[in-house]
Amino acid sequence: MRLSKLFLPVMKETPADAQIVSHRLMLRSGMIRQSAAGIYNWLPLGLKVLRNVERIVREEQDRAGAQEILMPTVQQAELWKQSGRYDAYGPEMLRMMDRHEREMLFGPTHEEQVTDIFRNCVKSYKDLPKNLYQIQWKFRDEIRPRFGVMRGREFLMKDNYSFDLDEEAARRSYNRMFVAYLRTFARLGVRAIPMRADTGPIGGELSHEFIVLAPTGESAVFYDHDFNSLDIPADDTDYDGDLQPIVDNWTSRYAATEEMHEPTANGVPEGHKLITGRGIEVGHIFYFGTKYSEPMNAIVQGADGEKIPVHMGSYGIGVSRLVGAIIEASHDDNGIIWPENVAPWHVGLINLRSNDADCTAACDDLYEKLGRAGVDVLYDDTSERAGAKFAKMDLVGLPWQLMLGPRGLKAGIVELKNRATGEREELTPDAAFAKLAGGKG
RNA sequence: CGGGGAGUAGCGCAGCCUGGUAGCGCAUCUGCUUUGGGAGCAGAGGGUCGCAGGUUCGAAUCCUGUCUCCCCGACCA
Repeated sequence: MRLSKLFLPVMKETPADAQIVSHRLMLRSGMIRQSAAGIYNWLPLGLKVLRNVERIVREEQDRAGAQEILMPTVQQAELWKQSGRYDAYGPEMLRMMDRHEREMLFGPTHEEQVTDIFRNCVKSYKDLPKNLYQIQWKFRDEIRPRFGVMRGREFLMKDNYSFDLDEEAARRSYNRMFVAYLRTFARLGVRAIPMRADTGPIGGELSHEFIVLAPTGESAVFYDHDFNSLDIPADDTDYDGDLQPIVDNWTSRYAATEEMHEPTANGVPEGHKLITGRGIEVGHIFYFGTKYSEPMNAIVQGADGEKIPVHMGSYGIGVSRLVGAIIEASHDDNGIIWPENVAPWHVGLINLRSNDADCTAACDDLYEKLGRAGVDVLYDDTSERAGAKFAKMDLVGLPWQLMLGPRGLKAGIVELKNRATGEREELTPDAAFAKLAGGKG
């Protein structure tokens, strides 16, 4: 993509309304623009990152055996009355009437909707287990939205729902998602730690929050030093096999959010270090048994002909929130530092002197070659001064910056800068091409 | 929802107390000079001062109402 053609409204100054760093950087780098409190427009740069996050989440869901569906944003109140949540949910639910004065709502979550699908379509234990997911916009009318997309009212969420015959099978479904989440966050370039979550009135132990570690995170977290060295499950992990050892490995160590933290009896063994940090909740998995299947009559027939309400679990990942969380976890004073997998482009190519014919020819040449090799390049072909281009490229935060100027080209070299480390390397254009294209496999 | 704060040009702000018809920096446009870390000079464009009433000869400024946004708290992916 040529920068001269890209819709990228960057801001040199910091908008007064943005308090936290990810919000500031997302506004400044032209990723988003606010529309109303907690509601955002996603511009090309932001959308590209959002899609990358979405893609990785989707790939790991598919790998774990979940199947994608898409449920409506607007739901009828009737379903929520069946589950008893229409009254229970309160003002956080955005309610509306259609022209026939039927009560509708903008979905804050989709348990009722998915249970309705399930009960209409599945009647036999032979069809279990099933795990359905979607990536859909939701709306929760938060009392006070803040922190940009991290705490918006409208947000993109991956949510899925597992259906099993009994608790033991539901636990296996839970474990599959647990492992999928470990992989998902690792691929997104963030370190996420599963922490025991409050299960509320339902009780039980099968609920975990996944917390991304970021120094500017919203809440304090406490965790065993060992989490820094635990292995992420490999991409050939057998999701039909026994995942319990992996789950045990990740849940046997102490990790707690502020609310759940017990400073005295925290179970950190002698010799283990308890680390105090900050984090952002980006995922939540939950087993809730027959909470919805019973009132909503989601029943299958068992092998002996008996009627069995299905055991369900739900699993959420805040997709739009993750974009903010990744920035909180990865930035410096100059701007964003995108992890490779979610970066909107792999390389930023900077023409330091766009009015120099030779320099421009060399840039155009490299841009085309990299493009043909499948490298995603943002090419700053504008006539701005070098300093402005450096600043903008640092702000946008692409993993690599490739800089071509007449001075270097005369000596046969270009400069390659790693955004994360700041390391610079001078090499020939061919060597730079080989290095950047080589990583693409 | 309780407590605080703010709406004036795309962004950041001044002007308001003490009414007299709007200004600064950045950005934008034009020209010249510059050109490896957010350039310089000269010129130009852009605002019914959130909205609605009221007071007044006259309102960004005073009064009333209203909408929106932000911050702290309780709550949340």
